[in-house]
Amino acid sequence: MTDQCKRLAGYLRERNLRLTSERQAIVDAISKLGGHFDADDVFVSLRQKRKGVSRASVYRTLPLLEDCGLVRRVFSGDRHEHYEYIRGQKAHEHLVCLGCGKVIEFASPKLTAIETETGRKHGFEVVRHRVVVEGYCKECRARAERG
Amino acid sequence: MTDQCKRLAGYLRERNLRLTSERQAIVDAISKLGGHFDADDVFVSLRQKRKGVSRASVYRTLPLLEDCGLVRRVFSGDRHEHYEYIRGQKAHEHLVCLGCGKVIEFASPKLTAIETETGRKHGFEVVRHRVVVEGYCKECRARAERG
DNA sequence: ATTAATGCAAATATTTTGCATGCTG
DNA sequence: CAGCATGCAAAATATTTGCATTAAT
Repeated sequence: MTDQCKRLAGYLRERNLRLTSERQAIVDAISKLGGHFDADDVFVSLRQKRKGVSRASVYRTLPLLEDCGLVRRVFSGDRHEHYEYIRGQKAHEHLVCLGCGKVIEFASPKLTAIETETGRKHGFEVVRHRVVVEGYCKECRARAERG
Repeated sequence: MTDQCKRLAGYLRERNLRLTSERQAIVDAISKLGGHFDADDVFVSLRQKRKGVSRASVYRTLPLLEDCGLVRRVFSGDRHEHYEYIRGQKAHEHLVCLGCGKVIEFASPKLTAIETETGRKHGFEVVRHRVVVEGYCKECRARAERG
């Protein structure tokens, strides 16, 4: 069993929930999808396997994975939810180009520190944060200037 | 004409778009709604007036208002878009309680500086940023501990 | 055995779009 | 008076839910 599935298994056991083959398949699919994905990406990538998983189960599972820290929800600049797989990497945020949609990740130790501190100041126990910086990338600005 | 409508008017004129009574009504409604709202709030608040505005027009107008800086999209973790009216106040971010949904705003001059600088580093012209810090508020944590 | 989880399909919810008509500039 | 914007209703998109059935513990 992969490490990710073990993590999910532990989470489920604590809550008397069940580690089904579907949930494991979803975790595996997500770890293969890598970076960013949405519910439909997961559904599609599983559909081609011998045993697909229904959309309903994908939607029902993602919140569990978020809860146990295997994925996190990222920017909703779009009209639907996006997630990203967490490989235990450092916290990072997203720079999104309003022109071409390109996404650049950047590390942000300072940001994290400020947010945690701010949370504490207001009596919050901070669980996570989401940051999106929107703007125009070099290429798009150049294109705009050329007309 | 209100200041907000003037702002919209200028934006529209530059682009050869038209300042309709519907667009003005939407701006006025939003400035009355104040803080946070979604498309439906705008639609409902206008429906009770002599001259309502269709949902389609509300949806078509909100992006314009975002573009000209009268509102900004905030994320709420919810499944639909939320906006907030901008009264020319300083940039501020949101602390959202995962337990009760409460939203607390906090100012963040340092955050803003870091983000602008980061954008520049990557060749981005930063237009705006959105930050949500999620966690559990004092009350919700107390409630959880009591059982 | 118990009861959580699944698949399916229908239901919701939200936003977008085509088209005929109205109104702004 | 050209053509952008509107309202309407239908379509598209995204997600949730009821229920009978399957399967994990």
